Amino acid sequence: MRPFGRMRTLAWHMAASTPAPSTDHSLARAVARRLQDALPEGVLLSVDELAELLTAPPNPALGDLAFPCFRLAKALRKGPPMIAGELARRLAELSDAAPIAEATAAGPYVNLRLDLGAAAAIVLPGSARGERPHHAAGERVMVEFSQPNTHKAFHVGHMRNLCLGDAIVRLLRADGNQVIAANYFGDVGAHIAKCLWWYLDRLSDAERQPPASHRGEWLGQIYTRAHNQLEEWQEQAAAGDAAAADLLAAAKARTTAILRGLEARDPELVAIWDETRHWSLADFAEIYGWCGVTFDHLFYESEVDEEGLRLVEDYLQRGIFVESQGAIGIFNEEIKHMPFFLLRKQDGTSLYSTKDLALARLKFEKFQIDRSIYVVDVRQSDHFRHVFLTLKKMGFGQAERCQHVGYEMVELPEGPMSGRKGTVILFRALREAMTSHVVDNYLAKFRGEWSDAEIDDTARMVALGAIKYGMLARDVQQKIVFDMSAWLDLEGNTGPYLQYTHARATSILRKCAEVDKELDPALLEDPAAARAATAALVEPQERELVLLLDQRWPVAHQAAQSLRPSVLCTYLYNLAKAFNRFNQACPVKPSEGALLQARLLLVRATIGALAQGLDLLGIPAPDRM
RNA sequence: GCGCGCGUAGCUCAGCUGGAUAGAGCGUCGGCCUCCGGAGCCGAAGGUCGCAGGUUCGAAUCCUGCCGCGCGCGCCA
Repeated sequence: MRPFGRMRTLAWHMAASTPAPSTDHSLARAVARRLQDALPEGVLLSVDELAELLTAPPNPALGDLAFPCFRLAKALRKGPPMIAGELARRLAELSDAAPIAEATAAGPYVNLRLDLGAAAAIVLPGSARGERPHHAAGERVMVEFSQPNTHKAFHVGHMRNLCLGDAIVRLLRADGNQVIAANYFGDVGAHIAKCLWWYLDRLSDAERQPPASHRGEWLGQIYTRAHNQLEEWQEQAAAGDAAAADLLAAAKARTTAILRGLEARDPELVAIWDETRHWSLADFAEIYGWCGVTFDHLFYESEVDEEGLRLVEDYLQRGIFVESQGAIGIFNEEIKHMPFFLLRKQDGTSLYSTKDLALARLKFEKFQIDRSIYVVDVRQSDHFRHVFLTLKKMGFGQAERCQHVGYEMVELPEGPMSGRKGTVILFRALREAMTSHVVDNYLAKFRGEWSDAEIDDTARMVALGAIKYGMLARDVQQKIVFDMSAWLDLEGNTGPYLQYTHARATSILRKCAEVDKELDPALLEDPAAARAATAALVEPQERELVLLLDQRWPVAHQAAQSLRPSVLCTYLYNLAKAFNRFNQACPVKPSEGALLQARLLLVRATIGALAQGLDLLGIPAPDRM
């Protein structure tokens, strides 16, 4: 259940038997070790527990780290302020307190001032090397995301799911898990029948010719027209329009016939279905490529459809499922407000739920996963509660480790996107607007200096950064209001701000190299060399940056554990801000000697942390932009 | 009606496994390029953390009730 805790205990034992604090890359743990040395008798807290208790004081003037003593109060039967006073005293008496320079009790807290040089030597080399934490073998986990329907267009709403799912995959991998990124295409169902009805019956031969590119999108338009027409007839019929009622009835008969034809494997219909379906899949593949998202496995609804029905029949025989009003389902009384979970329609055909059972079994048995994550919008919370409960009653123990990541919707300032009102913003429109905006406003000045290919590639990276960060920075519980003009504003808390900071930092190293000021590689490998150089760091901006850099992996771990990429977004934004403050206050290139080396190391460490952090979000980090 | 979620600065949001003086972006106003890239930096103004109780040494954070908004609620996906 908590593999990470086990890993960290292990790491602690190893570190404890190897007295080399300068090679320990976590500042918090280096400090925690000193705290443990100074702790009064009778307190049983591990280095890791102590490290986790450390927080930042509200005001940097108070100290670099703060240790709250509330947790010790019960064990010691004393008030936190008294404990803080004692602890501060004992820390001052330690023969070697490094990297702690000063400990002062302030009410229930012990505020710790660190030796900046010592702290920097602990934190920076690992970050500059791009080091990743070691992990014990993690779990085998599948993350299912994206799941677009074929025959429909891919719009900005789909983007949130894609960005979230991809980031979760990356975070879980970095956290030591073996992750299978899975997609699940909706290539069967009523929407297909509606689309094919219009395509086959309502288009002239000339109109039926698909365009050379974006055929999936073209198909999506056909679907929308069909859908809207049916809705219109429905309303007119409800209002008493007999002609509309006839048209509606005829259309419904036709879509039902198409559906039945497909189920019966009518060769002609299947051929059309397969051809059109591939138009959509090709569009999706192109989008995933542009976004830098890859999948390890692709599922299709069409492959679990029949199996789902077999499962329903099987579990009906076993008495797990029941018949109700001619349909089949299961009563999950745990969900009081809607206990019945429908699994097979009266007409004997399958539903979304039917297929989810078969899909889950496939995941469990063929892919042998320990844990299963579904990234699907929050409206389907009840559905997944039912799915997981049902799987458990079917005897799948893995149901305990199934998890729905429900995220809120992407809406427009005017309200939800509506295909009917024609207010859907296609992903391609966003991508193109963003890309040309980036070129026109920021990259045009490099025309001639940079190759056209580099400009195009950079524009893609920045546009992608803006879109992905916009989708990820907001908590999953919050709705995203998509306003194109606001999204095109790339200043402030945005993806391009992070990318820009990375590019600026990289540029500093480039400019320094031009005047033969380069980082001595020994600083990355030799703790003593690093320590000698970092002693030159004294500025508050340098201090802030070092302290923040120490947080990179704990934050990534927290984001992974809570399946919330937004946590990492917030951290990276604060890191970038700290770097820009440093950059404003502390010139690197004009520096000399130890200070130059220490600042080069600090810049390299920031580049490492930003590049890795952005990578965990699936955002590229250009070297210049 | 029942269920889930949201409500923090003019707007959009962090902070929510309880802890020190509630933070940021945008917008407004005012500053900063002799210096490594102004997609940047600094400053100012701006808040009864929806309301009312409760738990606690301590509540934006936990509990209860209410108000407002959104979403979901058997034969769609």
